[in-house]
Formats: sequence, structure tokens, C-alpha cells
Amino acid sequence: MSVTPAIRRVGRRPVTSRSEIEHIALDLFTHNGFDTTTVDDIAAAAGIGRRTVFRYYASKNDIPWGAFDEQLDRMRATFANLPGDLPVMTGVRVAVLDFNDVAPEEQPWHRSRLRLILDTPALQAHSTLRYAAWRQVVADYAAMRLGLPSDGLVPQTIGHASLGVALAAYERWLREDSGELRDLLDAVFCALGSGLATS
Amino acid sequence: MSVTPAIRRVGRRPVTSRSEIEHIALDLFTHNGFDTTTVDDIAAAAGIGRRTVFRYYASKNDIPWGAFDEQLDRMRATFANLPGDLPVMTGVRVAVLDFNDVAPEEQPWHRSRLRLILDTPALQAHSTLRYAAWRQVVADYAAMRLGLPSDGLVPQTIGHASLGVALAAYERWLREDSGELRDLLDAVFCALGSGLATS
DNA sequence: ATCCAATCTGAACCTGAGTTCCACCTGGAG
DNA sequence: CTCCAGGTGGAACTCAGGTTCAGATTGGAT
Repeated sequence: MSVTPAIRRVGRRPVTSRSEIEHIALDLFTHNGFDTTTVDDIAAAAGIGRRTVFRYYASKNDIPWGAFDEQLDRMRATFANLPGDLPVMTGVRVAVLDFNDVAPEEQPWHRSRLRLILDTPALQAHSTLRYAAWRQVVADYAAMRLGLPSDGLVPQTIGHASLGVALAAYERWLREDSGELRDLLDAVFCALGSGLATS
Repeated sequence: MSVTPAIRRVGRRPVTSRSEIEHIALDLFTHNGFDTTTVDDIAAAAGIGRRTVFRYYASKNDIPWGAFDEQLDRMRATFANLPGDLPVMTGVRVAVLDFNDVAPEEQPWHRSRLRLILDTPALQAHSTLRYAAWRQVVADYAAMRLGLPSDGLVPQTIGHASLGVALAAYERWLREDSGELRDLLDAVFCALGSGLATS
């Protein structure tokens, strides 16, 4: 009665992994461009069949997003562990900062991934669907804290606004060499918290 | 020396117009779905060649957006005519309300257009590019008023946040039958102006 | 009547993502 | 050794958006 068969012991073993495909694809994308890189190219570079690529990723567009769903799970957990007396927008700021707190050695990957997503039209387009999931996580937290339905106007507005300012920080971070992503995110969320009242 | 040849007098006359194609396509999209409606279907319904459709619209995705560029021009003009002593975020709110102030008889079209754009994955995706232009108009105004570069962090943040809350209002408007779009937009921008400080 | 600018059109073509089908490999369990 | 669950592979196929190109229409100007 193996309750948690963490490692399957039956059948042929995988010849590759999601992250391996992701790394290889990311290299090709950044060097040769996203649109000009075909799925065949990726499969060839990884030494696997084109068919297999689609078994790991539902579409070419999904590849740069890596383990986004798992990261969202982590974010949900972060929200859940926040003290209940924290102001809502402060909680959002803390969780978003944590969400983007990647290990130093991962920074370059994080950066090239973001650059790809934010600069490639085809990926910008596809990102909408991922953004919706991100927003919902924020909206759920806001709804829980405010005792409102999570599809209510206020929680949804908080979700949308949070995503917006985070994107502004991302884009800024990609444009300039100096500057920590953390500081930029902190700045935009503080601005948001004070009503963007810069004048 | 015709300085402004408002009406061309040479050559074959167009057999159709952008808005005619748009209306026909919008009908097909809403009744049969966006993805399942091919460009051939649209051409056939309009009684023109498929080739001609692409002369009026760069892509199938662009059709539901109608005269968006012209609307943006109008928005820029609205911003330019705003009194200089108005608080920036108030100015944004006023302009956005004006931007969405369509004639009563146009409301149904406006609504089905928005529903299509916000509910169809393929169009959600494509919309990213249009949103960028919208945001930039807002960012330009903020930058002008604040004496900052329009690609600066603050103006861009204002652009992103404004788009975000506007989208929240749109989505809400589409979900519920009651409620004026105007009131919803007003509400979200007021919330934004007070730092979303609902608790 | 002729010219010519501007528009429409048809058909063939390209492209690459995503799917279908089925055969093939691998290695632990029995 | 054999079974078989689970993973790989590849060839062929579908599909619709978008492009190319060459030619047909229209109708005002001269």
C-alpha cells in the first residue's frame, strides 16, 4: 500500500525532464528568437522527438513559463501564513516581493525568462491567461481578508491593480541594468498604496 | 492642388467599408464563436473576397477592435484639454470616463465588442498590444503633468494601474446586468485614488 | 474613346502549431 | 522469462491565417 508513490517503479523511465527542455528552449529562444525557433528545433536540440515535447508542454507558448503553477501555489501559501492584522495592501506587497525573491544564481534565468515573455509579442499575448491566474490568487486573498466574494469588484480591482504595477516594475527592471527588482516592486506598491498621489 | 482630398475622385470606388465588415464579422463571432468563424465565412457573409478582408484589416484579431486608434486620438485630445491644476489621477479618471462615454444606441455594440474581447482567449491574448497603446496615452499625460519622462517608473505605473482597474470595471459590467459602466469606472478609480485602502 | 488610378478578386502557395495513430522501447514485478 | 505499465518516436495529417501575384473591374479625367 504505497500511499505516496513519489517515484514510479513501473514502466520506461523518462529520458528527459521539463526543466531540461525548458533550459534548452530558453537558450534557443534568446539566441535565435522565439518565432523563428520551431518546435522541431527544440526537439532536435534536446535530442528527443517533437512528439515528446508536446507531452511535456501543452504548447510552445507554455515553455517559457516553466513551473509557474507551482510558484502560484507557493504564493497562495505565503498569503495564508500572513498575520491577520496586516493591512490588505501591505499583505499583497509582502507576498509579491516574496513571489519574486529568487535565489541569486537563478536571477539571470529569471531575467531572461521575463525579458522573453515581456518582449515577444506572441508571448505577451499568451501571457494574458497566466496573468489571470496570478490576479485571482491576489483577489482571493483580498476577498478572504475583506469578507467579500472573490469575484467582487473590490477584490478583482485589487488583483488587477496589483498585476499592473508589478508589470511596470518588471519592465523597468528589464530596461535598466542598475536597480534591484525588489526595490522597484517595493516602490510601485508603495505608490499604489498611497493612491499614486504624486501631485 | 487639392490639399485635402477628403473624397477621392479617381479610381474604382470601394465596394464596402471597414465598419460594414466589422458589423458582419461581429455578428458571426457572437453567434458562431470567434475561433470557429473563419475569414472565409466573413468574406462570404459580406459578399466580398477573402483577399479583400485582409486589405481592410491586418488580421482577423484586429476586426473586433474597430476604430480603436481613432478613439485613442480622441482620448489624447481629452487629456490635452484638461485644466492644468487638476490632480493627475483625477484627470485620468475624467478622461477614462469620457473615453467610455458612448452614445446610448451604441451601447449594445460596445458591450458585445467588449464581451468578445474579454471572453475569447485568442482575443484576450491579442489585446495585449492594444492595451500597451492605451497605457502609453495615460502614461504620456501623467509624464507631462509631472514633468517626468514618459517611460519613467511613475508614469508607467500609473498607466498600468489605470488599465488594470478599468479592466476590473469592464469585467464586472459584463457579468452583471444592472449597473452603469460609468458608475463602475468611477468607483474603481476612486478606490485607486485612495490607495485601495478598504481596510 | 481612351487612359489610368484605385480597388477588388481568385487561386495557388507557405507555414508551422498541434493532433492522431500506432509501433517501439524499457525495466521492474510475478 | 514473460508480462505489461508507462514512456518515447515518427510519419502523416489537419487546419486556418496570412502572403504572393497576376489579372479583372470600375469610373472619373482628358
